[in-house]
Amino acid sequence: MSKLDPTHLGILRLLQEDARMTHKELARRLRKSVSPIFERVKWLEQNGYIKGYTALVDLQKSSNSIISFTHIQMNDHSEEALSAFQKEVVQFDDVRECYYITGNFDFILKIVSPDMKGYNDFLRGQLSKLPNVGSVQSFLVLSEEKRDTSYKI
Amino acid sequence: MSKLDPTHLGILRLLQEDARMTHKELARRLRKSVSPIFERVKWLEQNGYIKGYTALVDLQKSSNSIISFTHIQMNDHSEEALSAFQKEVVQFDDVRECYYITGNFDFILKIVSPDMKGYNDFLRGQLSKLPNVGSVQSFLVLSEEKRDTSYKI
DNA sequence: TTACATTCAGCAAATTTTTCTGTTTTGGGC
DNA sequence: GCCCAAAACAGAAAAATTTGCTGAATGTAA
Repeated sequence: MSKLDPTHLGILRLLQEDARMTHKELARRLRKSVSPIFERVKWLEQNGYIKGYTALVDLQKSSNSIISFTHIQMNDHSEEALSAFQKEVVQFDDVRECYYITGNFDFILKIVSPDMKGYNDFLRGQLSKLPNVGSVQSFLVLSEEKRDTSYKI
Repeated sequence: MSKLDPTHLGILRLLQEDARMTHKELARRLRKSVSPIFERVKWLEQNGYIKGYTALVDLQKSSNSIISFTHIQMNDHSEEALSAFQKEVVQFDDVRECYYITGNFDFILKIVSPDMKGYNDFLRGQLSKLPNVGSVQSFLVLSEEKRDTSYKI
């Protein structure tokens, strides 16, 4: 697995904390010069360890969108049915995240819709149209208490 | 609400797509010169619209960590009990995200632990020690099918 | 030892960031 | 419609960073 040495891991950790940190600052903290840092960052990007960089926007301040964690139970658990569902559902714009999970449900979706009508349209116009969707349970987010997208690695 | 004009929104959209996009490129795409872009980005940061920048790391390639969506039902729904729980739970390192929600449960936590033992330790050593935690239901992530942290705004 | 590959530091050119200055635009009051 | 003040803007220039290159140091295999 790990072709990743401590410098690689350090870069990943630091760029998770602040994706706009300069190479010079990365170099200073990891006690290397700029060029190896530069090359390693490019390597991490090109080899898929870093999938992208994103700004974390305060959704509540910036829009009226609503968030729901929507849980799906399928009524057909064949590989074909699950794959077909995944393939379709991730293409919906309102679906920001999709996880296949253990337990009572099969999938957890994180849905962001412009408002309650938009969410309703998504549920009835898009989600429920997909084949083999059994029960759907919505947990609407009332407040986001913590959201740290970095991983400990 | 919205002190945000189309340029502000454009910046937020573009930086969500790529947090390392240069100010010059932002300016080109938004048909402005560099300086107003520069000032607006700083304004968005200082006024809390942008909460940070982060690199999206491929967790499966970079570590063996496991992810769980852990649902909490409290046995005391007083404001004091809920607030106390929130305040404590968000401080745990394994708790990456915490949402207060509608429905059968009160909170959804996104937990990232180094391995199953770490998750077990978290549940029994940390989470269950908090006051007024009623039932806990874990949904372990088997595969991440989509994860787009940007919001449509 | 020699040849080769890898990693790195240091340098320099190209590019970007950041500050500053002065102009243009916008909106409120008259 | 005109005027003024505040805000937003473009352009230029200095400071800082990015990016590519060169050669030294290190390790490895023959």
